Amino acid sequence: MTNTSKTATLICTEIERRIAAGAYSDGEKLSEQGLAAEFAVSRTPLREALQILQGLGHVELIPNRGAFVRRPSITRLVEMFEVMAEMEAWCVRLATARITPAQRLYLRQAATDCDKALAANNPEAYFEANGRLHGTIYEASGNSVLMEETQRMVRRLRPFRRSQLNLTGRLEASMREHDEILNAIEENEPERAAALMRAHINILSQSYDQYLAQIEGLPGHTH
Amino acid sequence: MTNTSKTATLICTEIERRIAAGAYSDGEKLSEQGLAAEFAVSRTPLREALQILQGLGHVELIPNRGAFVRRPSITRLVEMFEVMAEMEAWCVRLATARITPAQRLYLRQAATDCDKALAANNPEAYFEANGRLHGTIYEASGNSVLMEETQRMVRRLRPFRRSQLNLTGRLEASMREHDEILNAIEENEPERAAALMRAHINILSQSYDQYLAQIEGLPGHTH
DNA sequence: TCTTCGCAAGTTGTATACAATATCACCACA
DNA sequence: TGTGGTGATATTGTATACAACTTGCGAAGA
Repeated sequence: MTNTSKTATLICTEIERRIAAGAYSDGEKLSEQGLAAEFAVSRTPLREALQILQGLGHVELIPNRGAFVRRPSITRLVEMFEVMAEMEAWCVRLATARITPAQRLYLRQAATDCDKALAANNPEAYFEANGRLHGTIYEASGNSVLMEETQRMVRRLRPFRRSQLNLTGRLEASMREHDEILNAIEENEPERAAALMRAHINILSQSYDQYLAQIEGLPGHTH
Repeated sequence: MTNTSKTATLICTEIERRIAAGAYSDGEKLSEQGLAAEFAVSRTPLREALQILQGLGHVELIPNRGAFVRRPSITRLVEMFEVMAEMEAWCVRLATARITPAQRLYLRQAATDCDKALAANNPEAYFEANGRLHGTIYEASGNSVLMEETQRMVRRLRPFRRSQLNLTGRLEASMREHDEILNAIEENEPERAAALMRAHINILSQSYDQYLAQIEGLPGHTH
């Protein structure tokens, strides 16, 4: 994904944004010609973007028929969060046993940066540091395949995550959870770390309730 | 993947086969022009195949540079099996609680078909029935996202699975394991079912030792 | 001799033209 | 009235032409 051509990535992100925003109804057909004209590119890079979107599960490509949006239902989004929570829990369970001293430092640094960003009321910096913290845990799991799959899951959910979700309330609680997870890692308690992480992600998913309800109410949504 | 154009899928499968067979060394560059000529197609469908391969993690596409094969090391293949084993275990744990009577019947039917195929010494039929059995478990997990991700993992490992691995010895043991897993499901013991499944996949992975050693010995492999 | 700049060849990225396939309206016919 | 077939139209799939970029060689200069 990070290695894909610039144009296709941009188009892909924009279509993702639209799907998450509810601009398309579930099952709606995406016209190659129409989108190509809209983005002022030829069909070649547009088709590339559609293939990426298929890989992320956001559209379905049917041969000789075209691309059809797959807008996730509430059920499906919950399932995605469920899978991600379990993968993150698994990462941290392994990481607790395998983490290196250097990675321990990275983790604490990332946690500190989260803290600073929160104090500075800088959501962008917070999400960067938050991503770094979680990413370090994936890496510390010592299983690169698990790491990549977890990152892929994060990537899939990205368009559905609200960047501005209640900055004061939830983020502070989230930070305390980070600290507890890091403590569990340092105290070498893999099961506790995993349970805390699972709860951390699941609580996170609940913050999307409002959004989920909104998406469900949009027209054309069937499941 | 199943929804991709015929041509690209064929090319993709052939390149996968070659990577698994060790025809390319790790990091080797794949020439679009060369491969297009070889498969007697234009660069357009060939690039589509390369994008699919990137999605499966078998090549890395670097913008303006080209496609580079990512032949998995022993370590990486073990990691892939580890992830798959855990996902399958997770599926069966959920399936034990959620399976429907109809799915129970499908499972037993698939197990019977495995049995028949083994008796008839028909490996192709065995692998079909085996896939059906595992697929039904994914589906019975009740989490479609988990199901899709697990299937994707199976798909990724496919080119590295030997279709003919000792037909008499291992397959019979594999079948007994199937029966034990199905029993655990019907006796409503999710943890036992999960443990059995994890062992089932991990033992399976050990059958590839010979192959893994072979791949590792090939030239150009670095990690 | 080593470094750096610039040009040329080759490769990838994109646009466009053409071929193959699906869609849909219309008509013949029971 | 309903059903099945047929052709026009539109859309997708593929080939090809062109643009943009990378790479590697070689010359100029320190």
